[in-house]
Amino acid sequence: MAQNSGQGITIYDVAKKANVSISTVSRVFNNSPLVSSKTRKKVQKVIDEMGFVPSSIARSLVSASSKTIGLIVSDITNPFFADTIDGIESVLHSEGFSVFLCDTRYNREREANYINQMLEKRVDGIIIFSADISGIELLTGIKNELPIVSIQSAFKEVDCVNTTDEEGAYEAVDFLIKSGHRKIAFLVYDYDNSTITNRMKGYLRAHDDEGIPVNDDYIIKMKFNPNAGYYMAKELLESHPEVTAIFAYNDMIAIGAYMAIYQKGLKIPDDISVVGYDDIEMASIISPGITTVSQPFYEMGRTAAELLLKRIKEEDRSIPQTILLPTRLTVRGSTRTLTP
Amino acid sequence: MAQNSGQGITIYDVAKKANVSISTVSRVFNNSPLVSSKTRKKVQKVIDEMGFVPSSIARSLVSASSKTIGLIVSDITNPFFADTIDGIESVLHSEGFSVFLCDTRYNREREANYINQMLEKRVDGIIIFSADISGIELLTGIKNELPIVSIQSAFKEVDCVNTTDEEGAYEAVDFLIKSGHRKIAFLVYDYDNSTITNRMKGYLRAHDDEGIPVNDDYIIKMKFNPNAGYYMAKELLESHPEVTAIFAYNDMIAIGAYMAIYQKGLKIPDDISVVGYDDIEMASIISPGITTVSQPFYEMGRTAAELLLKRIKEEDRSIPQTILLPTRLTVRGSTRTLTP
DNA sequence: CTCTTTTTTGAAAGCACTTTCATAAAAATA
DNA sequence: TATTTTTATGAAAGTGCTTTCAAAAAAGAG
Repeated sequence: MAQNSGQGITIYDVAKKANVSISTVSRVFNNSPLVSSKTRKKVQKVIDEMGFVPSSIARSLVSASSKTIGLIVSDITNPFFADTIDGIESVLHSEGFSVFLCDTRYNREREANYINQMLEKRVDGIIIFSADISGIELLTGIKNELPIVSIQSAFKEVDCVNTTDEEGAYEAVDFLIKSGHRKIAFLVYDYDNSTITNRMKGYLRAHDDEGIPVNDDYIIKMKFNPNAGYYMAKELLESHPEVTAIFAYNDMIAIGAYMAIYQKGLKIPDDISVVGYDDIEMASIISPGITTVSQPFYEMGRTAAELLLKRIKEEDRSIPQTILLPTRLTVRGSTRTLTP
Repeated sequence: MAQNSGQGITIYDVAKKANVSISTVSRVFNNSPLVSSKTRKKVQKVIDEMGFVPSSIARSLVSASSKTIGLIVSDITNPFFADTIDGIESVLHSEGFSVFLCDTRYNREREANYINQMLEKRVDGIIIFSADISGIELLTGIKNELPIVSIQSAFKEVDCVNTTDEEGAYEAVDFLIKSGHRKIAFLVYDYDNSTITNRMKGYLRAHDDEGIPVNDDYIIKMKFNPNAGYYMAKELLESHPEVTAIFAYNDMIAIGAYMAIYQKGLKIPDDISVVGYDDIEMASIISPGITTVSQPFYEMGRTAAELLLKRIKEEDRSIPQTILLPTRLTVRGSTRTLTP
């Protein structure tokens, strides 16, 4: 028989051809030890010949587990997203789970709709990445029924995997201060979430600890857009050319700042130092490499998936926990020591 | 009763509570006209009260259709990907289909694994976006069983949705030539697929038609990496400073070129003109805006989804067709007319 | 107020599997 | 060789729904 997609071929067809019962066929592709090796070989041969692929739909129905988890993100094209999903999948896959991926594009209607789809698909759990409040609100109603893990947002209602945002920002700004910088700008999205709040705290505390006053004019905010960094840096360079260093909320902003700085004819780090956050791939590729706070994206994914799996398997519904993963300052060519 | 996730509640529970048969419950949430409005109201009330969500698993099993299509992409973080998936979903969603999204990250093992998952999940069809050969090879074996549509790659075995790559490149380069440019570089990935081949053809033919000899040194190739544009432009500016215009294979490369040009202290378009391809969001945001070949990404998604749905519904297994979508040159600030 | 016709409802079979429980076959023991 | 124990196999029930078909209820016709 020619190999085909296996669509339409059932366990009955295989059983009939192999001259065994469907129970035996089921046991074969489930690797049950309750089959003699002789029978196993015979059945496997028929399975291969017919190109039989067991229907996960039927399997899910009887096992009452879809072996699928839902993954909700607000923007798939986020550069670090891929690493995190890699981490999530590496864990899930080894346990035979697959991922139903949903990109809400910051759209509430889509989000609600996706969550409904997940419910219908009977996902075994949900991971939400960089959720804003609405996501959690929507999910809160179903919380006690379905394990949920949130990455990079602090909600006490569900398990969270976060990084040490305040410390990361503190370390970055402290590094600049210790390098002699005193006029340090902070370029950040004009948005309200725990990540932004925490990095802001780090920026302020670093100044505080070193006894350096913060100039509010150096904190530039702009609503999220893909080139916000460019605009914020442009504004800053025009209004406050005395600034010697920029701390960007993330690497995308830092890259935007590069553009503005170069366009103005200035050099990095000679004229101005730049520090980013995230350590996306581009940060090491670009020239000069961005000094940045490295986040363990892959690890975040792994940790979230492991946490979720634990909840799913152990039916553990105890109080939500938060896991904090450390960041690390990676120094590259975009910063220099200021000798007065 | 408190609202909950609906997990665990079955059609039987609803039927019992509403004092009707399960057939009636089924009819209610399937919007069948075979229910009196009185009964419908009564049942719907119970459904809402109990928070019942019908299991798509059970529904798929009996309807022999998962109402799901698989979407295979090689890199989720591709900026234009989001628009295309938007287009795909806009069509699919209105027909009640959902999308099982797979990012192969250019990894064959993952790809094979995902395809197997799709087979198990009994997807009703597959859309592959920017596939390389291996994808098609893997799918060819199952082709006659499962509708497949490929976006942005030419394969005669399956339905394709492509854009006029050669014409797009031709138009872009012709525009530069007509603007007085003679020394036009082409920055492109060192990779072999139909898109690259076609844009190269357009670049060459534009020169040909205008009687301008092509200088092979102006064609810079580099293996794919996120900042290839920067490196290629840097190399070009050093070895061939006489070049007056750059035609970039895509906008990401163009943006990389911007960086190299700025870093060198040159101005766009005063010292050098830049043309991109794709018209990603960043192209209009960046300064100066990139003159680029706009691709109808949303339309590509819509078209592919419609084609697939047609195949699925009509059981139409006639010979594969290719749909060509037009591109359009969008002129922005990155190019200027050269007056000799 | 009957008898048809139409509308609404429910019983039951089926979808492709897993799993339990009973039984048959094989192996081990007496 | 007979008996017990172990291992391998199959029959059947169950998973949550859809859909067909028959029956009951309602509506319309005479």
